[in-house]
Formats: sequence, C-alpha cells, structure tokens
Amino acid sequence: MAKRAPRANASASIQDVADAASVSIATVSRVLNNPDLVSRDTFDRVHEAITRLRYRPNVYARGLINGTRRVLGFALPDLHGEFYSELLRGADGEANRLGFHLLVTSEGRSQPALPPAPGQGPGTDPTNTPTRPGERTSGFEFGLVGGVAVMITEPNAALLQESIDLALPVVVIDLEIKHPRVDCILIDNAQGATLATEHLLQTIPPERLSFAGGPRDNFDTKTRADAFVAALRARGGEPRPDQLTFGAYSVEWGQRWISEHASRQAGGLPFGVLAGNDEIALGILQAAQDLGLRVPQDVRIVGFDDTRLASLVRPSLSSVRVPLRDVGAEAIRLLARRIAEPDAAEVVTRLPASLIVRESSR
Amino acid sequence: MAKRAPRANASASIQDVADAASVSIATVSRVLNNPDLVSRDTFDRVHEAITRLRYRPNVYARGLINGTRRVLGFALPDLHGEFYSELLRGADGEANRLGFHLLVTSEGRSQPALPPAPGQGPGTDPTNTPTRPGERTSGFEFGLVGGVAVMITEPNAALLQESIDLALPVVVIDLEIKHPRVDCILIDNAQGATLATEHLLQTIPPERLSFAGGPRDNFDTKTRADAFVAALRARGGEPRPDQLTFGAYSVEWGQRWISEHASRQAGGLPFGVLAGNDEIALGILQAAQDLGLRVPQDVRIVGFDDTRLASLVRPSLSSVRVPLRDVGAEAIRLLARRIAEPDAAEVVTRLPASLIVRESSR
DNA sequence: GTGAAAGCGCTAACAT
DNA sequence: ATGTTAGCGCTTTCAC
Repeated sequence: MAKRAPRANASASIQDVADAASVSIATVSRVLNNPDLVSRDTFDRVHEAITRLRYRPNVYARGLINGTRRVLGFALPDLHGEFYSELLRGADGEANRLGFHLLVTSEGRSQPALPPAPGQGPGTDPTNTPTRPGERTSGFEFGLVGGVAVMITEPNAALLQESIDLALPVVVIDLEIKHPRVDCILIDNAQGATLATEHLLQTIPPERLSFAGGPRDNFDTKTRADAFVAALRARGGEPRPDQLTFGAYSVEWGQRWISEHASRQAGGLPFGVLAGNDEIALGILQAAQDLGLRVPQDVRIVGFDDTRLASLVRPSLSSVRVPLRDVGAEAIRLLARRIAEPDAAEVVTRLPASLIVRESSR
Repeated sequence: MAKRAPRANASASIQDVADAASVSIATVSRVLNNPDLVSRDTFDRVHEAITRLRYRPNVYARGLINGTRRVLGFALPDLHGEFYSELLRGADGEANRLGFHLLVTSEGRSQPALPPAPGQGPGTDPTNTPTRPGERTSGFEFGLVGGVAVMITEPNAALLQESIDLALPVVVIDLEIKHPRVDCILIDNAQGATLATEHLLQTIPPERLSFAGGPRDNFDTKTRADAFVAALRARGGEPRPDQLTFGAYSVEWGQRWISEHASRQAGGLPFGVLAGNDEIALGILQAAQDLGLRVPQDVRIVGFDDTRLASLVRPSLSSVRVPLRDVGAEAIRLLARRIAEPDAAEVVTRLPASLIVRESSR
C-alpha cells in the first residue's frame, strides 16, 4: 500500500481512496468501471471511501488512456437570438440524454487558420511571432472534443476543414458535403420556400411578389431564393431582378427593404414578400405599418424559421417552420453514432420545413 | 531517439514530431511552450514537422500535468430565449478573449445529487444499481472544468453546492452568497424595479399599479416585487394583496394575468403594471389589446430585462434594461481571476439596471 | 478477487 | 541548446 499524504488542496485521487479503503488503486478503478469484478464487501468499503472523500476520477487521466471523449464541440456562426438558441437547446437536451457534454463556440471566435502554403516554411519571417501550433486556431480546443458539429452557412469554412483534417467525427449542419465519415443535416429550404411562395401566389400575382433575402452568400438564403424563383416560373412569371434582393439577417435590413420597396412599388397593392428569415420579416412588418401600409390587406408577409418572434408579434407572422431543435438534437445523435461506429455509412438527414400561416399573410 | 511506428489511425503524438524533426520530445515541447529556449534552426525544423504532421498536443495529457484547465463551465437554468442567449454570448466573447472554452449546461440536465445521508452506507440495497461515482451527477463533468459559473435563480442549488464542495472556482450569478473564494454577480433588480415603479407612478396612482411577477420562488422576481412594494409605500400607498401576483416567466402567464386582472379591475382606467420580465409584459401587452384595451392610454406596461423582444414589438415595450451580456462576460472574468489567484478577496459585482421608456408606458 | 506494474502523451526538473 | 527522466491519475493486462 503505497501511502501518500493526501494533498490538502487538490481533490482526492484514486490513491487517496485506495488508502482510505485499504485496497489497491486497481480495485478502486474496478469499483468504478467493472463493479462485477469486486466482492460485495470490498465494493462497499471502496464506495464508502469514494463518497466520503468526494472522489471524482480525473477526466484528463481517464481521457489520456481510453481517449473516451465525452465532450462534443458545437460550433455555430453566432450564439445569439432565437434561432441559434433553439438549435443549442436541442443539442443540449440530446447531449444530456446520451451522456455528452457540449463545448460551444461561435464562429465569431475564429482565428485565421494555420498558413496553408505548403512550400513556404513557417517561421520564415523573424519579425513574426510564429504560429503557436497546439494553440487554438479556430476557437476550438481540438483534442478535447470527441466530435464536432459545425453549422456552415457561408462559403468560408476554415473550421470545417480543420475538423475534417483532424479526422474527428464531424457533422455538418446546413451544407451538404460529400466526404468520407462526414454526416450532414439539411433543412429542406427549397420545400419551405416553395410552400411559402405558392401560398402567397394564391392571393398575389407573381409580378407583385418579392423575396427579401439575407446575405447573398448565405446558403440558406440562396436555396430559398432559388426555390422562390422556381415557384414563380412555375406560375409563368419570370421574376424581374428587383424582385430578388439580398441584405442581412436583421430587422434593420427588413425595414430598409420595405421603405425602398414601397417607394418604387409601381405594381400596386396588395403586394407580397417572402423574407429570408423572421427578423427581416419583422422589420418589414413593422416598417410597413409605420408607412401606413396595412398587413395583411396591403402587404402580405411570410417569414422564415418560425422562431418565437413570429408568434409573439402582432399581427402574428406567417413563417416557414424549421425544426431547429431537431436539427440540434440530430447533430448530437449523428455524432454519437459516428463515435460509436467510425466507419458507418455517411448519412444525410434532411429535415422537412412546413408553412405556418398566421395573420400577416391571411 | 525512441523511434516508434506512428500509428496510422490516431493523430500524431509528440514522439512522432520528435522523430520527424530528429530531436527529442523535450525539444518539441519547448517549441510549443518556450520557443525562446530553442535555436532558430531547431525551431524551424520542429515547426515544419508539426505543421506537416498536423500535430496537436493532447489536451488530456497536458491537463494531467499542469492542471491548466482552459475549460469553464457555464450553467444556466435554461439555454433558450433572448435572455440566456444574450448571457451566453457575453460569456462566449469574453472566454474567447481570455483563451477559455465554454462548456455549457442547462439546469434541466440536473440529475439528483449523490445521496447525502452520511449514516446510510451506499450500495446497501442489493437491487439498486449503486451510484456510479465519477459519473456525471449534475450535468457537469467536473474535473474537466477549471471553474464554474452558475446562475442560481431559485432556492434549490444542488449544482452550486457540488461546485463549492469540489473546491472549484465558482462564480454565482443572481444570488449573493458569502463563501470563501466564491464570487458573485448581481443585477441591481431593486434599483431597476424602483425606477420602473416610480416611472409608472408619475401617471398612475399607486392603487392602480400592479406587479405581475414570475415564479414566486425566483430570486429576481422576489427582489423586484419587494422594490415595487417599497416604491409604492414611499408614495404612501400600501399595496393590496391582489396588486402582487406571481406566475411564470412566460407569455401565457402574462396573457392570463391581464384577462383576470381586467375582469376584476375595479379601480378604473388607466392602470399600470410592472411585469416580472419581458415575456410576461408581452403577453399582457398583446392580450390587453385583444381585450380592447389601448396601450398605453388604458394600460401602461413596463417589462424587465430589456431583451430584444421589447424593442421589436409594437407598441414597443418599456423595460428595465439589464446588462446581460456584461453579466456573462463578468462571470468569465471573475473565474479567470480566481483561477489565477485562488485566494483573492471575494468580489461581489453589482451591475446597474436602467429604465428604457418606450411606447408602452409613455 | 486482488495487487503490481506498464504505460497513455505530455511537461518540467535535472543533466549535459 | 538539447536530451533524459520522473511523474501527472488513471485503466488494464498479467500475475497471484
């Protein structure tokens, strides 16, 4: 029995427990990991010591051995707002269910990735502090996490690339990529946008229908815009360029959109707009009213994502419902699966969108 | 030079890098942690090997040694909605700045803590699977984190207790507790509620003013209610019991409150209400309008927290602004400080609240 | 059923 | 300036 004075400060180690229970550390370990292998009596003694000393196995030591990483990385473009918040909640719930922990990060954290230039040796410039490898490069302490879920909404995807390079289990949200061992979760934006457009077309002629999208580069916005155009064409209307505009996912952009649109609105009333998300829709909704336009009599609006905002405002906002919570949960599920079976076939989960009609387009 | 065949599957280890650069592992370690100690030439060679092999130091091995935990736990009652979302964003930003990572958890995850009964030996009941110590008990992988920020909004605080027991750096949000080495962050709810009440009292007589709180046990709600009462008394009005009601932090509760209140409203119009948070206020605002009451002519409403909801709805909602993002950031800052100086004096940060007057109470 | 001992990958003395 | 070596706390053979 290798006794050792238990350090006053730090928490109890396995050795402390072993000493207290007069067994070897191996036995303590067994009590923790293979209770069946120890005798009833020993078990009780050890267990008592564990509780008394408030012993918690050191995760780092454990992780060092079996590489069992119970931590999953969850990288979102941003953490704020109803949208991401709901995604996160879905992930958190599922992580909890499956016994994982969530390391969150927002892309806002991103640092430039390691210099990719293969020929140019690093540290060539003596004035530059050389990249400290092993330090965080993209906001993630890789190596701490057993897998990463990354939401990719725009072309630049340093974090994704890095995750893939590290041969870490990866789940990509919002972008379909074909890569060995990389699973994807997609929202059926096209379907949702089609539903919404067709709904608007029931009461609005094609030439009076517009799409007020988010950032032009944004994948979601792009898909939604394409489906919007397709739906218009299906009705025989080739949209004019001014019927498709792009800005930002913000209330402000929605407000600006409507004020500009209303002033050049030659087609007459009522007109309709499919917004890139609920915030844009909300901006449109409110600024339209400020402009003296009645919703839905003069302007019919449909948002996207069906965040809580949509049901909370008055008049309530029609919106394309996207199962955000399911997206978060599914990401964790896929990650867990791939950790368990690294070579399982790649999965592309496509979650359906549906249209929730409320006052703003009725 | 202890060569070793680099495993095909796993990521490169320090030994692999050492071999590739024909140096010892110690030198590689130095390149990573004390670049000044190695020669220019060696540095370059090692650095090259590192990038080529995509080497990342194993966090677990590192953590095992220096106990440097760059991960902070952030425990909130819930993850969803503007409120927590903003808190989280503040924390994430500051964690990023200070080089920490955020392990989030919502109290919804909580498992029952270890059985506290000291006399009763564990594992006494042979039918029961004994508690697996070392497994997560409160949603947290303690031992992985170098500190924990816990938001405590209601009396039960198993997670807090556990954190404290583990002698982990702890920051408590929303509850003032005096405990060695535990720092607190408080929002000046009393001040905020006072400001709001006095504002309402400018146009509403005390007997027509009500407080529609969140859960009765909730610390914030309690403080806000107390300040409300005090402000009324200062104006010479002893509030009737029905002027103080408690429910939940939800739109639904706000809606129910106004329908019940409107029906028994004998004091006449206009009347005023201070809501426990913005969601309640929003429910009141909308249901009031549905009931044919005009806001602010008939009903004046002030919310709490000043989440984005307040400025997004129409009529816009007056609200007590609470610097949520600062709260999150300050939590991380305090944690970082206590990790650096474990015995620093305890700090209680009290963040000010302010009143934002908008249409709903003008 | 239990203990002894060999590492997991890394850092930090201590040598040289 | 660089290499050698002793652990960090734990799991896991391998003996007994």
